[in-house]
Amino acid sequence: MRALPHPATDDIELTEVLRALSDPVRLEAVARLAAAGEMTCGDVGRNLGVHKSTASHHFRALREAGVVMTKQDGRQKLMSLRRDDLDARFPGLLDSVLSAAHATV
Amino acid sequence: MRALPHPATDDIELTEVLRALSDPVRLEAVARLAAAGEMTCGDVGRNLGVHKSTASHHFRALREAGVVMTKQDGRQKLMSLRRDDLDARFPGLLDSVLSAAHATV
DNA sequence: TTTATTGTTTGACAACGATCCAACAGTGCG
DNA sequence: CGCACTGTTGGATCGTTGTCAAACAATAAA
Repeated sequence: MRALPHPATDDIELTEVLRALSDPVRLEAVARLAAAGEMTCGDVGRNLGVHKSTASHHFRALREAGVVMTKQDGRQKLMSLRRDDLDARFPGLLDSVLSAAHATV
Repeated sequence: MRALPHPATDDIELTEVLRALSDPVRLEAVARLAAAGEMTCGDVGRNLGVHKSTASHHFRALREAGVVMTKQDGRQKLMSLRRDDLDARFPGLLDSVLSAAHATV
């Protein structure tokens, strides 16, 4: 149950968040997370049609940017959106991105 | 007075907008554009401390993503934000990004 | 027409990123 | 303990990106 490095709320950088969300695979993953609440890494790999190592890489990018939280749960890991932290740091940003993502699908 | 390629409003892609805004130089340029209304390419180069060819490159990225409009004005070019187009396509997105950019400065 | 100004293009270079595969590591189950 | 499952890490590859410098193009002014 090693502690994974999540940036503190105040350390979340806007450009890194935008960058993390600017990849289609990651944006889709975030949209699904927003709808589903929590997902495993493998779920994303299967649903988005990428190799599990690619999914792992994307989740690291999202985690390091401060977009998602990772919680160990038995032998798998559950990813969840850091909604409150993002809302606190950048009010309205996540919502507008998510609704924009819905609009384009 | 050659017509520069600007994507139609409906063709603006969310991931490309986010990607365009995820570079610190471009985000700063957009924030200044939002405040100043219009700027020349050279203004940005001088204000942001990058070579003019770099500024030109960044403006192309912003233009191709649909974030800015370029208008020829004599021997210089005026860049302006496509606020209305962006608001129409992704409501609230630009505002939340801009206020987030202000918050972090 | 010559000169000065303003951007663009091209080349070069270093850094990064997305992807897959293969090997590894941690965890729970029998 | 050994096996199955889940995710991470490292290597390899291929493309993209940010940057500058230098050459070029377009335009206005003298």
